[in-house]
Amino acid sequence: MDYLAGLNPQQRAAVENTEGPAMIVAGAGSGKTRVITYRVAHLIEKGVDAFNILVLTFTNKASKDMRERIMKVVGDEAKNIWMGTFHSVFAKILRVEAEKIGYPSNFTIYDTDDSKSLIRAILREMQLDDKLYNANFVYNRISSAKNNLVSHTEYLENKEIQAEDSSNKRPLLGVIYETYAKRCFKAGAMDFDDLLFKTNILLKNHPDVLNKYQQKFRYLMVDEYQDTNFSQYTIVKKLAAAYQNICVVGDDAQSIYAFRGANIQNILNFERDYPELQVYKLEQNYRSTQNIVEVANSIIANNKNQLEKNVFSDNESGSRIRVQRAFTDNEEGKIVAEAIVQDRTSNGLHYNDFAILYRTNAQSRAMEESLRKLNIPYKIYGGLSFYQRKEIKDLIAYFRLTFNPSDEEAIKRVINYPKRGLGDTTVEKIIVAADKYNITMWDVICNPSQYIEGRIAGQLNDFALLIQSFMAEAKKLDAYETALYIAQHSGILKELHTDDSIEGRSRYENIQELLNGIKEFAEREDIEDRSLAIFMQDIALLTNDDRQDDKDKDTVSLMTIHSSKGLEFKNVFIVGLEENLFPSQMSVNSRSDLEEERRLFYVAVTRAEKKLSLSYATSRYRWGTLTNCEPSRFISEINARYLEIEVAKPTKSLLSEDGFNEERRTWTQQREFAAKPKMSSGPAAGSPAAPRPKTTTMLPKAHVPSPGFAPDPANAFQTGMDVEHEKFGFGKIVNLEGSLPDVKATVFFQGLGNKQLLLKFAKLRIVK
DNA sequence: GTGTCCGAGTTTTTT
DNA sequence: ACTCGGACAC
Repeated sequence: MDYLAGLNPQQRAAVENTEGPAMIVAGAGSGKTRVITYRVAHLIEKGVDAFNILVLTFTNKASKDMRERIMKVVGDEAKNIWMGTFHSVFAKILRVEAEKIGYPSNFTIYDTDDSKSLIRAILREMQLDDKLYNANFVYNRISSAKNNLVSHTEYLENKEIQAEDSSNKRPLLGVIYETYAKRCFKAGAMDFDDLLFKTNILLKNHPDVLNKYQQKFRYLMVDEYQDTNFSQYTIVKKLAAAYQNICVVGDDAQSIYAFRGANIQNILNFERDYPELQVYKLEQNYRSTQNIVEVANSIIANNKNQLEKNVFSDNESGSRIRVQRAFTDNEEGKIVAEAIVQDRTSNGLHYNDFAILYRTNAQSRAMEESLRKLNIPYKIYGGLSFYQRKEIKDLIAYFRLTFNPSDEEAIKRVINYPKRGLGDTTVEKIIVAADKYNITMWDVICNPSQYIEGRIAGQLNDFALLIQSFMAEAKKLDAYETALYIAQHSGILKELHTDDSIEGRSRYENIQELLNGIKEFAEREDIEDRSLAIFMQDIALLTNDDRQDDKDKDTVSLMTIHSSKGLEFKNVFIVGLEENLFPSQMSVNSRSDLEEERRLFYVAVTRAEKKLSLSYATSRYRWGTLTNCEPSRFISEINARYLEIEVAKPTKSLLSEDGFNEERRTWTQQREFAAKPKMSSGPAAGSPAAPRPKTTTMLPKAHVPSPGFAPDPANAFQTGMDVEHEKFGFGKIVNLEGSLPDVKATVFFQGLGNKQLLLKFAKLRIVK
């Protein structure tokens, strides 16, 4: 049991005490994952059957990582542990027990797009104002009802809810919820929230089933417990009721998913649920320098509601936190990219020691551009998953239909793709007929002449025959052969093949990739049932989890802060620290939302091991237009003695040969510096990061042309080029009109706005 | 039924 | 800037 040797006393106690309820409050970087893995390993070493252990996580990645780490201690026995995300574990159980709650075991899992599309259809059918009843809003409302275990019946019967909806002028939400739930049921489909909601129903209405799983899962562990919602909380509580061997691990300071129903009270109140609870606090941070840990502590101290703990580090104190200011989002990218090049060479680091974290995915673009310019290899995590691409979803919809022809969303998706003359009107008719006779859309399609008049019956018949042929082939062929058959005979492959554009080709390649993936699956020896139906089952739950291919690649990581949770990097850049971006605009009006943003910032800061850099821009493109930004309040919340502002350093810019960027940056920094000479220490009020009047940066400036300024000829310009004007300074060509030699250019100049210039007269130079 | 144009909403995060 | 859905014309 040498794995116990490397643990500190608290960690060791948490690992060794395996019986009864336990809560591990694990500060950031305190070896939480280590403790969980060793605890599970310890259980197995002690003789607990791996089949009796259930470990619940929030992401596929977390469970995969954990299983691998446990495998290293106990070997292949780790494969028998039930371990996965809440959604995947209970989807698995629901498939086994489906008929008990009236579902087919091959039920479809609707992803968010499917759900919203169905809601949209219902809103249309009910002829509701889609502004008042916005599909997103309705979806969130239904989602939060489910996550709080409020069924549509309870929703409609609950006076308070009804009163609230009425006063919000949306009295029909309950009816929509009911219709939505019934339509999902009829389609043999569950949405994400149903996977937990229906599990609750199952466990509540079927004591025998509950008992079975209580006996099966004698030891439960829940990672990231602070992120559980009520629905998840109830499942865990029920399953643990018999043996009470429940161990939850979490950090209230890292709760960042309240927006999707996570309830921080679950961890704060855990003590009340289990009076005999053992609490282990892991407070020593092994990951980061003292400076970083103290900064993190000073941030989170601004929040009111939290468990008491004192995270500390025995590591070196480390360098101070660098705060950098840029003029634009692009310049911010440039600063970060240059810093990476410099840090890498001067400190002998690898690219994968670096991460760039941002609040929103949209921010990745500016970063990417700068990294590409300096030939820095990078990888973006998150964003649109492979399985969310249109072409993939189209093909998968055919698969879905093959195994579950009731799947309404799948029908709507492919009935007229590729085009086969079955448009909106026909779909409308099918839905009306299905509703009238209380049958599924598929039933109508199979007997079109019985329900729908007109010539369209013939085409519908063809479509039905097509899908039926898929069903027949699926019975005979293996997963790959079935998939290929469907791709070919549905017409999708042909449709994409004829599209010769770059995007078209890439779509074709994506289909190939999916087919290859299925082929690999069909050849796996470790699974018994390798049918396409099995491959399909949890596809909606997959995200971009192709990380292991790239593990050995040396690249800078770009991701949202949310997806960075649980990861660590030597050198972290947190970008876009601006009001209304981080904290997000949606959060600034309520204390609890703002506290969640602050916890998010805490998570971001604690990803860093050695070095942390913060940056913000004073203007950035948002929704296509340039907007002014103020530095985030979060910067001024940090005690300024930990901070270090980058002042004018006349180093040569790696990006500009002409020195323009350098020059401009120096200019403002000198101004700033002159105005506030002593800014590297002192209280927060004097912090250089404190918001300052916008006018400081927006003063119109008399432009001095770059050294050697020479105008370029009128025929040299193109839209999008960065240019320098003799008087107006630097700008970007937003439009060109007219023909030579009378080409008129619209140029956007920083601080001046758009100017119309006749190129044959204007003294304009292209900035390379 | 299909194609095109226009306007709205989007950029908070994920299973 | 971008995408998506709806309205309208053919």
